[in-house]
Amino acid sequence: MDRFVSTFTNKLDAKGRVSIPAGFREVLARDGYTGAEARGGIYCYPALDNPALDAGGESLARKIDDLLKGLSDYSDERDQLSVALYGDVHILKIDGEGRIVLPEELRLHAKLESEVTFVGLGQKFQIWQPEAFDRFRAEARERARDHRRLFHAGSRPGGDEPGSGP
Amino acid sequence: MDRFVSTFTNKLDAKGRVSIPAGFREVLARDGYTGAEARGGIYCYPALDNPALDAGGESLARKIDDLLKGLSDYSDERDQLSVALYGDVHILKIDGEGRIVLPEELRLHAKLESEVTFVGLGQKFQIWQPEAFDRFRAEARERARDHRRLFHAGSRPGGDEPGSGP
DNA sequence: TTAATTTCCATTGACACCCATAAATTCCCA
DNA sequence: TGGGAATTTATGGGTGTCAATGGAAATTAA
Repeated sequence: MDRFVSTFTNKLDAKGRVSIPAGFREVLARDGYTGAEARGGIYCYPALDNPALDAGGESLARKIDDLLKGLSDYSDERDQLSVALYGDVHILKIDGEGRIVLPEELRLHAKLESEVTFVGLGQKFQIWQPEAFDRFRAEARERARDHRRLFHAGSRPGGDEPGSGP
Repeated sequence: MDRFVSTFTNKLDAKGRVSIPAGFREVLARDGYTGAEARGGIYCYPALDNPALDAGGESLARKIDDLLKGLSDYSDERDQLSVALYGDVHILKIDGEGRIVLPEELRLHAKLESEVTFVGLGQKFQIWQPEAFDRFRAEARERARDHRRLFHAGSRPGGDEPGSGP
């Protein structure tokens, strides 16, 4: 496996710890390389548009670097963007049992309580409060359905095929 | 870790001392490097555009040099920039407990009182008065949102994957 | 001496690390 | 192919260590 897929829901204990799904750990070990999750740790920060957290390994960090490379040094604009991109990042270390500790700032942003769901998005993954994610997913499906309808409209006047689409 | 990331808020005591976040010290040790944080010290100077302090290790100093090299010798612009960038630089030594002393000139520029927040910007970090930083960060997030919209506009009509981020 | 640093020590509280348990999955061999 | 044995995951809890902080002692400056 080389990308984050599927969703898993795990418990958040009293210390703010939560197990990272085993499959995700594998991807991280490969990505953040140095053979292990030991080195860099996980990059995790509040998602800009949702009550969720974005997370990933080294490749995600490099992506942020690339974004900033385009801006001239010592510009106010660069400082601002750096604050938004780097300033909110937390480096989460994975303990011996494959868990991370979610700092309060991150827990608050995503309104995390006793359970959290991990959502694989390919190159990165997200962490949601379970019910919030259910709502988000339902909404996303709605939109995907509408989308498909638009695509098929005109080609097949009779409507949709039975079952489901892409 | 090889870049300054995240934000931390520490106390400034009566003697003007403040602990540098452990993670930042690691980066400095690696960067500055002469093996340890002992020799070079930290480069710290008032930020040009904000009531904050810019700080970093050897690589930051070299970056300033490179910037000045680009300008022709004996130009007025070079002199002015040299003064602006070098003139207010303080070299701060890290004591046995990982703390620095912030000189009055720097404290005044950033209006620092009992607490200061360290914010990582990749190759350097900044020191802010906490409330001032909160305001700056809110602004920075706004801008980042706009920025991202510009990047993604046109690339994928349907929008991004769920969530957000770089 | 007095004032202002810098170095040293002491406390505390968070967190990284260790061990233990239970459930689930994979493996293996009859 | 089925049933158990051996791993692996997920989770809970205890504990030692280190970072952050406050203050005293020692050094230097004025």
